[in-house]
Amino acid sequence: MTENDKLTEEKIFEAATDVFVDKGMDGARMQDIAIHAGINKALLHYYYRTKDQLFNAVFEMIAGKVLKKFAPVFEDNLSLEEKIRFFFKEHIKFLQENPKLPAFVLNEINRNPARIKKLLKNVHFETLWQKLYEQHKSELGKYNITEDALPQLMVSIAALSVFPFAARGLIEGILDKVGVDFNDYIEQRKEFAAEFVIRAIRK
Amino acid sequence: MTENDKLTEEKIFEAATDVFVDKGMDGARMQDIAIHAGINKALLHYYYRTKDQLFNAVFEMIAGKVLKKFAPVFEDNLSLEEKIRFFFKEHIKFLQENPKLPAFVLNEINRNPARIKKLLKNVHFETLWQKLYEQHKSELGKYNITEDALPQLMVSIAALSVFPFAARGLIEGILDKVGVDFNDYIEQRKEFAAEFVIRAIRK
DNA sequence: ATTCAGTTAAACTATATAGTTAAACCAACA
DNA sequence: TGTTGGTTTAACTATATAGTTTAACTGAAT
Repeated sequence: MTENDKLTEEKIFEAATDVFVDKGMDGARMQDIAIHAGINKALLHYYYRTKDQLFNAVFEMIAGKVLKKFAPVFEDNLSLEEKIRFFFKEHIKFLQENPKLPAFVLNEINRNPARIKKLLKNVHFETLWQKLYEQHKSELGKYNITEDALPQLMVSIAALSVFPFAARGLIEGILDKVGVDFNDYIEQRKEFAAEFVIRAIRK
Repeated sequence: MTENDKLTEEKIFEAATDVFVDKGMDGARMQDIAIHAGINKALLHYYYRTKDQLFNAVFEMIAGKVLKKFAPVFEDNLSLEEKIRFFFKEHIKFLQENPKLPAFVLNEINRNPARIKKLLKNVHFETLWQKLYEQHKSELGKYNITEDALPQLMVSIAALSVFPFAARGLIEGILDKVGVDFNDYIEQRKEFAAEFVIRAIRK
């Protein structure tokens, strides 16, 4: 029973994830989620009393997953250039497997910016920043980055990786017209983005 | 009467623009639009029979406006480096004045990718691409771009400009925690992004 | 065998919303 | 002065949706 129980809860959670990611909070329907989970509405409400509750559970899981993917950047194991190459390779790979997450997360955050505060509460950026700066202090002389410009650099790196997925509808539309396949384009991007950034910061 | 007529239609259109951009198609309410326009629902439906009609009118106007802002890139008046500097300065300035447009446009396109096809139908990217390549053919030797990599470069440039606005909720949340003001950050970005790209493509 | 939790089906409530309608109002204008 | 079209008010219809309720069913545990 308890196992069955968990199975159902998981089924619901997965179905809800699919539907919310696809349609957004406003566009998603509880009935639709129930059908996707292979159950009925009554049981859905039996597990998650309200749509808000269910959405919050899903959103926190996904946003957490997405944000965690930036963690390796702050680990101290690689040189700056290696780190950049590693990041784009792994991060874009993650997005290839989960192409709809960026648009979903960004949209829901913009729709309700208060959500993000809860998620960032336990992240100490000052410390991370500092850590990153210390790690590469000796290398930084080689590069064209001041500590001051770190936020610009970080956002730029994120942008190069995430934007093609966040703007997928548009980009796919354009690539179609010039006969380029989106997946091929993304595959290429892993290396292009890495080299692009490395060139940009080199003195 | 006809003038008054136009005034009302404009009022409606502006109110609808505000509300749709803010809440998205799914989140917007006709009642809310009517109130914003200073009229009532009956009159709103008198001018635009359905929500879909009104939304399409608004969306096409905005998406057109947003896409048109990329046009200067294809004009033949500046060197490549000058163009890049000009683009970021002007494009980010436009986004400062219309900070919510990127998130709105990208989200609605992702929610309904068919929309974009209509907008791109009359744009001949092959020609534009070719044109751009011809314009800077003689310069290109200096830079690290093959014709093949142009789509990567263009998307990267767009990403660096647009992403901070598309992901504003998140980025503002992070910047807050490290004591940086979003507007200051954006102001800085005009130059940072331009130099970043120019360095990235230089041999 | 009884109990109990998970589950279903189906009807139900309550509410929000898109869109309609009809009657009246009013300013221009012919 | 009477007509007309933009406008309001307010009530209305129709529908979609979140969430509830109730009765019945099922399979496992005690």
